[in-house]
Amino acid sequence: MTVQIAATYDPEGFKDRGFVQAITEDGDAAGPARAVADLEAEIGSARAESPRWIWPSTSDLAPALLRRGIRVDRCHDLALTEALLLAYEGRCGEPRSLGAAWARLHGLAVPEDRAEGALDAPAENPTTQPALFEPDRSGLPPDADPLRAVREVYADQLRRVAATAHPGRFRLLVAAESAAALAAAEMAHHGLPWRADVHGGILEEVLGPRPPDGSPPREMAAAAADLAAALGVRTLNPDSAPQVTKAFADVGVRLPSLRRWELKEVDHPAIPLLLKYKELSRLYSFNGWVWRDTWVVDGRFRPEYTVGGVVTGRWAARGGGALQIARRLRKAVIADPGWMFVAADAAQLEPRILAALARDEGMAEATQSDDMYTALADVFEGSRAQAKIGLLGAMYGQTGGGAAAPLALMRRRFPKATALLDDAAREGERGRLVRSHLGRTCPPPSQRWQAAIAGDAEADAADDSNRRSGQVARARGRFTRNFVIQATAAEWAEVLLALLRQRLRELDGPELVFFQHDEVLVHTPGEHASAVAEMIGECAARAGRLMFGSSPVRFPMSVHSVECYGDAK
DNA sequence: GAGTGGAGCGCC
DNA sequence: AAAGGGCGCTCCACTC
Repeated sequence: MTVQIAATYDPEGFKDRGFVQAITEDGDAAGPARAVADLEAEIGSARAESPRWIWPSTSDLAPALLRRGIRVDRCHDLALTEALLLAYEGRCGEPRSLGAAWARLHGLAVPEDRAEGALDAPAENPTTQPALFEPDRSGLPPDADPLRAVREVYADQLRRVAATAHPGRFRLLVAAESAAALAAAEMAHHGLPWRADVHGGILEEVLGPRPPDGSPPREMAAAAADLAAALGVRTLNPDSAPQVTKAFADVGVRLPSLRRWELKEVDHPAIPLLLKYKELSRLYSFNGWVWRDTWVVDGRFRPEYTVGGVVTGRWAARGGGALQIARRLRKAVIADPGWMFVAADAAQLEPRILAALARDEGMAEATQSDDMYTALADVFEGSRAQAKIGLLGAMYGQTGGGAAAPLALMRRRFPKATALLDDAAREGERGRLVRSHLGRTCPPPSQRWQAAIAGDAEADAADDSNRRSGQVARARGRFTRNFVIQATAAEWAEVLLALLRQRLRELDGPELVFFQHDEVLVHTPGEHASAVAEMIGECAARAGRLMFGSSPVRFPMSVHSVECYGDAK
């Protein structure tokens, strides 16, 4: 049986001091409570028995452990679990810290969660010394018995998990989320290999040389000047929507908006120049030299990931826009000498998730193919593109225009899948909560929704009010419709990540360095690349079985072993 | 001048 | 082909 150990820093805040205690699988004390002078060392020394650590928050503990070379196998993250349970219970957004959970349990005043600060530069510079004294983050009052709080909250969480509709599934969710938190800390610790010189080369090629004074680079300035000339104005700030709109109006062109897809519809010689400027300006401001110098340190890009940071269970990332790395910059992601990347992404994850959730036989059949859309082209009048529109449109709640025909086909040919989505949308429109397969639960409707549904509480004309409340309700429906798919896809990916993280320990060297919703990047000594690739495929299949049992739905991974991430797709 | 909200983009 | 889900980030415009 797995040994379980409760562990927590000293809430009085003396760095490194802490408490540990063996606990039973029900959360009862199974050994003496011990105060330890160096909690991190204590955790490191227990490595051999591979315990499950029951602790307040992985994101508070794991970075410090990793800096000292300590990796743990598994944990139960009380804060992440509390957040999952609160959402399940319809109390999304209430404070989730150990202290908050403990206060709720005892009917005491619940402390707010400590706010996450903004991130302006890499947070974990390995060379900086940790502070000697850090404010406690558990939210426990100083006079509380921290181990007792851990035990009580853990036991309470086990009871609440058991009370869910599908306790086995929820346990898998808790395990995956906790493991994901460990993986996230490891990725932040390793960093994504990033060649600043290659990045600089891309910038120079596209933007021109870096101006010494931080002024706009040559190509960007030229695009702005060309645009102004084409519109017959002396100066123009292309970043100013009012200025651009007015300049076009003055030459007789009314722009519906400045969105790219709408601009592309407009026939005027200045439009391509504006689009060119927008493209260059995006690269410059988002991933330009300033970004590189801020975020790439010692050949690594180190963002900070927030597990469960998105309501659907996707990860969020703070700092550097880690989950929006422009494709063109992936050329700068180059493995260390002798190392490789194994890049794997789940092919068409969301429609496969839909097929499994809805137990739709027709769609399940199509998942046997590595390219579902091609497999379904026959259904959609021979068009792969139409198949994609039909499936994505159904999952996103698209209604109008060219999606109508493929959506109608979708409805006729895959009634079970369509019904599942329509049910989720209807629940949302009525203000009810929907859940993922494992039990992650969407937030309740916004105040705005409540107000809109209340309707005549507003002073507006009745017609206007009804129309608006209809819009708000449908928006909520689109959200819940998509939630069941996106949230289930996200948990499938977390299960995969948890499994892969464990499997990788069989090898010496491979490290998880990036994870983006349905895609994972392993940095590995070259000789292990093929073994890693094989593991990923096995873990994907096992993730499907853990989530959906004997479902026939396949979850193939597209796996590439490359030296440069830019070559992966 | 600091903070906020919207527009827009790019990632999934 | 039209414009539908989730984010983070940057810019501008606006407010105080």
